[in-house]
Amino acid sequence: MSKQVSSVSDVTIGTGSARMAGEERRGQIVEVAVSLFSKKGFRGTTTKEIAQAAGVSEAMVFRHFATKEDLYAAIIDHKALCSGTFEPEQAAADAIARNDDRAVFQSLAQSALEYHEKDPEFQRLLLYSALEKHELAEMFWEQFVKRVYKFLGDYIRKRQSDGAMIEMDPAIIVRSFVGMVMHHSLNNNLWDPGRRLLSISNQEAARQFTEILLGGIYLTPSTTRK
Amino acid sequence: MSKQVSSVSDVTIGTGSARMAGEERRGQIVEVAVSLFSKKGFRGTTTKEIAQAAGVSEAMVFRHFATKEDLYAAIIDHKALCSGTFEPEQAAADAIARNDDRAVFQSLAQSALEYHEKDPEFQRLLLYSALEKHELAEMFWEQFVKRVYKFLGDYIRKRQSDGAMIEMDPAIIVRSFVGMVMHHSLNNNLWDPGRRLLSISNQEAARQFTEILLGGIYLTPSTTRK
DNA sequence: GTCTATAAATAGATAGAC
DNA sequence: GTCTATCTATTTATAGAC
Repeated sequence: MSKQVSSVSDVTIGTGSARMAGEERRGQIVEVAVSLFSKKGFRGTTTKEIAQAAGVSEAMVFRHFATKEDLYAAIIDHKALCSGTFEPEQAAADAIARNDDRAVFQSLAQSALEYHEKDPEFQRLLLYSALEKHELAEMFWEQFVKRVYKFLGDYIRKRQSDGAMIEMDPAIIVRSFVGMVMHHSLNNNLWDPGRRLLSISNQEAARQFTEILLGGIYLTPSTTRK
Repeated sequence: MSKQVSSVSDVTIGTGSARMAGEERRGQIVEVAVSLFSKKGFRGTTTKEIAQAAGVSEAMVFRHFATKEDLYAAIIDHKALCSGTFEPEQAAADAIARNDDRAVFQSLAQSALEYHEKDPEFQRLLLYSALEKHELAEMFWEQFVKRVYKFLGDYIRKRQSDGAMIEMDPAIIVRSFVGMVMHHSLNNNLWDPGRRLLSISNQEAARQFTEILLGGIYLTPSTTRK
């Protein structure tokens, strides 16, 4: 314990204590890498920075991961397993059972907004990987986005045949709603973190987006909604 | 003309002919840089690549731009001036004069979608600069995004006081609509260029987003729209 | 104006001591 | 398991010839 562990400017992250077990250290390096990659992208992050932030030498990083790319692959596993993945089916299950359309969309929107608010790193990481064409983006799209379109599209189809929703390609409807929600999330996390243009709670945002999707904003002469 | 102009693998861009005038060469380098930065980001692009793609030596790049950062600044000017900037007020002017709500939103959506389809580089460049916190993102937000919220928000406020639209924070409405449109554009350009999840013309997309925004998708017992 | 050559700094990756 | 030291390739940037 006589050796100094954290380096120059005390940027150590996590439980960076001396002499961890292999697996523990490995996991810590991955977490540090996630954080840095999400801040500056894959190309913008150096292995030296990762090592410093994890409180180990650069050589240790390369002991656990043969190349920088391998580190990226490990991140994918890490995020896929460890991170409390957002489960849309689960978030809306209750409301779907009751055919409560408002609750379906509102609960989905709110839980998505909260998920990204709690872990903004993930959204940045996804964006970087889409721009840099890393595997993570494709994997996310295949395993998550497609699922949402299928799941929510099916529900909409059902409600259309119930005569509760207008006839329109369910994919368009999903894209519209996901667009409202994700664009709002992106604004909060990336473009306007100070909420200068629109400051609103996640719950209220989810409510209003749902309101618009279901009822629209138009007040025709014959229609006096609300 | 005896000297070979384009380098190794013929990646020259634009009118890369030998011995251009200073200003012309400068402009060409900027255009090449825009293209590369939008593909791989600022950090992911090397000055050597820029030089090669422009068909000049690296030294020439540094003759025109003292540092790589200066190149970025030049891009901002270039995009701000040269690029046929998207003018929302103009795109919707006609429809606004007639209080034709459908046309207002539809023309805005369609021209935005077309703008980004024609010049997908710009959207990527913006995203990269937002992630990398370059000045371009802030400038875009200050000079464009705020303007859209003001402009479209004002129109919505007017229509609300006409009794044509429901009472709801105009900023939320703008965010919803911009969300649908920009998320769709982002899907087309970044996430799903193959249009696997949703293949639809810009005109049709603009029409449907407008439909949803104005009328919603819900078919209440008392309301038989369409 | 343009090039080749090269300096200076920094990147990823390895060797070998403890 | 961890470190220091080092290697090699790449990257930004400059000098000087044509």
